[in-house]
Amino acid sequence: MTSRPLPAGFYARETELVARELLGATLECTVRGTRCSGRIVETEAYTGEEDLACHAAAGRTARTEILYGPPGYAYVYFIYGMHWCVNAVTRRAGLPSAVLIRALEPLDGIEAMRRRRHGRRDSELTNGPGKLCEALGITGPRHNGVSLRSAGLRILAGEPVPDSDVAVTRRIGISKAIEDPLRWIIRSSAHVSGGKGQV
DNA sequence: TAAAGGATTTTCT
DNA sequence: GAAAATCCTTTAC
Repeated sequence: MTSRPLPAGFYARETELVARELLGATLECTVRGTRCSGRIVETEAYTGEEDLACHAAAGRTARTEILYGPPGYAYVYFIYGMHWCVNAVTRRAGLPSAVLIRALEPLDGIEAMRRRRHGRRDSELTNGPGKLCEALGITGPRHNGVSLRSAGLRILAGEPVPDSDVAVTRRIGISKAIEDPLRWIIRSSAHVSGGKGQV
């Protein structure tokens, strides 16, 4: 299947819609000549300053600057002292929002993914936001603020995923400090991952 | 199979 | 100084 990077305009829409339509697209990362890719099967929308679970709830800081930038760029952040997570920035500059890529189905470069993931089972290569970054070699120093249409990190158009293959889940309780932390997680029902949401 | 706790560092209060 | 958009191992049932 020939596919092209999604156009910048794809990301310049409501975050929830972008999260839904990223399902089925291909995330592709090339590091030092090694290309790895996977089909996006789980995403999560972070909708702006009013979304208390979104990093932008803290306002405009050095860390969140990318979120305030134009759509179609990668926001890669470090969490829990050891994991990277990758987002696609959405809407327009000045409206800080993004879609977290939560899980992939490995497509190309599986051998490299196995090496980076230290021989874990294939089903555990990319079934989590931190895991997929490790498998594909995505890190903040390399990829934060990079255009998702660049050579190193791209998101390619894929076959649309029908509603019948998608589950929307609400996740509760990211933090005790958040009063009403409702999150929408959209995932392909064909993919069984470790998520804890309720359908 | 589920629940609990540790790892480890950046970020903001 | 505490919490964090997580992952992994250990322990319990």
